[in-house]
Amino acid sequence: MRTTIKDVAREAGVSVSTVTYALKKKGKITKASHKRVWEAVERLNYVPDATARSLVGGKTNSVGIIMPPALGFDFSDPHILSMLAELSKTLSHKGYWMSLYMPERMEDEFMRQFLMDAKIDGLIWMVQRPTDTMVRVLECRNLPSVAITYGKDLQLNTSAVVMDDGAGMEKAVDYLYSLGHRRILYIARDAEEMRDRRVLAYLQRVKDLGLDYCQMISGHFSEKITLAQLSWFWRVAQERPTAILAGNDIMALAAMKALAQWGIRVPDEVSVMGFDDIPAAAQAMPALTTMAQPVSEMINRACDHIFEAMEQEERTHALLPVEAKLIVRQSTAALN
Amino acid sequence: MRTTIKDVAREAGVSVSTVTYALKKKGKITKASHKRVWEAVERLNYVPDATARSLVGGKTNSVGIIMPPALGFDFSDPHILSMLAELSKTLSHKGYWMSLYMPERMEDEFMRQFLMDAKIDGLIWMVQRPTDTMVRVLECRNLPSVAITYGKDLQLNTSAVVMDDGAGMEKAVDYLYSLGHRRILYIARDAEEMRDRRVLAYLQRVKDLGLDYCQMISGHFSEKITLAQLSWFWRVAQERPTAILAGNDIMALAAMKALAQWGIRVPDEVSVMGFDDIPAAAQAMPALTTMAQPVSEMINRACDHIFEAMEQEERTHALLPVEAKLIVRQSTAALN
DNA sequence: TTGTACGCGTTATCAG
DNA sequence: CTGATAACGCGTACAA
Repeated sequence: MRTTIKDVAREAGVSVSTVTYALKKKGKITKASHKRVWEAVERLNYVPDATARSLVGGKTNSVGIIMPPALGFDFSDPHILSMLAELSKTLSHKGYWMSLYMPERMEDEFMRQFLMDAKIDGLIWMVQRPTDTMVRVLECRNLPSVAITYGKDLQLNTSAVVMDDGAGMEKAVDYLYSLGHRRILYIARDAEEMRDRRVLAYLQRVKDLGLDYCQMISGHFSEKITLAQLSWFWRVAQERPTAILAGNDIMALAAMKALAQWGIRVPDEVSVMGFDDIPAAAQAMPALTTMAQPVSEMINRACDHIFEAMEQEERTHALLPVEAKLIVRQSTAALN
Repeated sequence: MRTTIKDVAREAGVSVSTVTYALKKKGKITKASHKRVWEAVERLNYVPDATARSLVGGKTNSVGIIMPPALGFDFSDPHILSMLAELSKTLSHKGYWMSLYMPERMEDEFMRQFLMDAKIDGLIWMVQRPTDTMVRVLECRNLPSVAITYGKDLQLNTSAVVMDDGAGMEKAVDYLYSLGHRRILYIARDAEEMRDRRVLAYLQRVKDLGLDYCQMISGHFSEKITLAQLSWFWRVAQERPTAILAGNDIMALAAMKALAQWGIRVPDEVSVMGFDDIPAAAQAMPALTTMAQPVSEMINRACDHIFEAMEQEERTHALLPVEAKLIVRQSTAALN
């Protein structure tokens, strides 16, 4: 049996409400009562029950995070861990704890239980698109939520911080174009190329700019495969590119490594550019030009929105766009 | 105002207990009542309040995880993320959620609030050594806890899964010795070498084996620094090692890279061995021999212990040792 | 089979 | 200043 506030009251010879006042330092009580209460608390090792406080207070002081394995992020990306750390920090600074759920799959059944059972005041989704079923549970509980997503679709069923990586990739193409590059090889992330907004943006932009060189290989998120594919391409290609643009930094770095092995100088002979701005990008030799995901900004906007929403009774759906930022480093240069 | 069980009862024209029975499928109620209840639930979008259920049930169905930045692990280690994923999975399979707290610093004040306020039934620490202050809070709440730690110290104030990485490093030295190596260079993780159990184990074991070659450089957890330090060592060393043993895989892989650049063949000319068994170790060329941290085992033992402890009223302190496992791959060979 | 009433541990309101 | 007492929403004996 845990010691309750009643035990403390009895021990201190006062009433429960006096104990509450003494602990919360609200109301005015005599020094004597105050002291006796605190002594009793010490003696009995009293710690208030969090669940009971939540029940009466009407809030749990925690925020749920749903982060499934199939993100838009690479799962091996060290970003994710620092995102979690940053989330934890931001939340706890506002007095909230983090209830993290990493479902094994994306199916509704996996998440419904969590959404129903979790003692949370709000939710941050890292899922591509919250399903209507899930959103309904939140509505029943009147819980605010915000998704951190990619793309540019209007999310109608929830608030969302949305990074338009398609637009980011277009910026990347434009940047290389502005350096004079007209033959840009694209390294796609995986086999589902035609559903990858980054790929689509490359294709679109290359077309818009009227370039007739439009070549693509698939790196499958992997350094090894990128290496193999690139060396195959280099052998068979009729015209070699003057710039390589990769769907993420991992593959861009792999490409740089391959070029280095072949004695091709970056950026003098070939420019290389990535996407994400992982830590390794800045440390590479030469340092990798890339499009940075504004991770901190995304998290902060999501948290701010949730903080605000949790204060209000009515739910509104906000769209919070953020942009990928061009980070110019040493791996790209003007074509001479 | 949220819809409560009373609303459902009124809507269905039955009493609250009938509603509970219908929802929990316990007790026996008529088909008719059952149906009416469920219809009311649907109509009103009723979701039971998690906090209230916790209060009456006496359990929160969640487990706290404290994972501070200064772990024994590398923070950039992708292991950590998969550990979290595995924790989430294991916990949710048993019907528990994960309350993750990543305090910015290790000080008590940072964690006390969490320990007091978190709605959890048990706690898993990733901290090196829970402080007495913290343990006291847990005792007041009568919460079971288990720490996941390194070293071989008996933890007296809490249960602990403990991996003796010192013993693991001794095994590593022994293995290289058994291959005939007598000159083993050690790459330490950071400047605080003399407090690093892995380093100490190397020194001790080398001494025990009566080897007079005992050389060490400091890689500071970093590929770049390892490279620099190693190339410096290679130039100035009077006697070069026949084997390199690193305090973690990152640095071992960096060493392999350096050797490759210098045209030194691994393992024919020099054996290289790491510690941790990060994913990249298996993918390296040649694949890296290393001591694996039995991460899954550590997590499973911690979870099992917590699951068991949460069932019982009395708290006991168990010591759950696990061993690092030798993973022989291609980067080590017998000295010829 | 169903309804009533109490308890879970707190906080908040309102007398005293 | 302090003490009863009513919520908070649900589960569950116990009674009907």
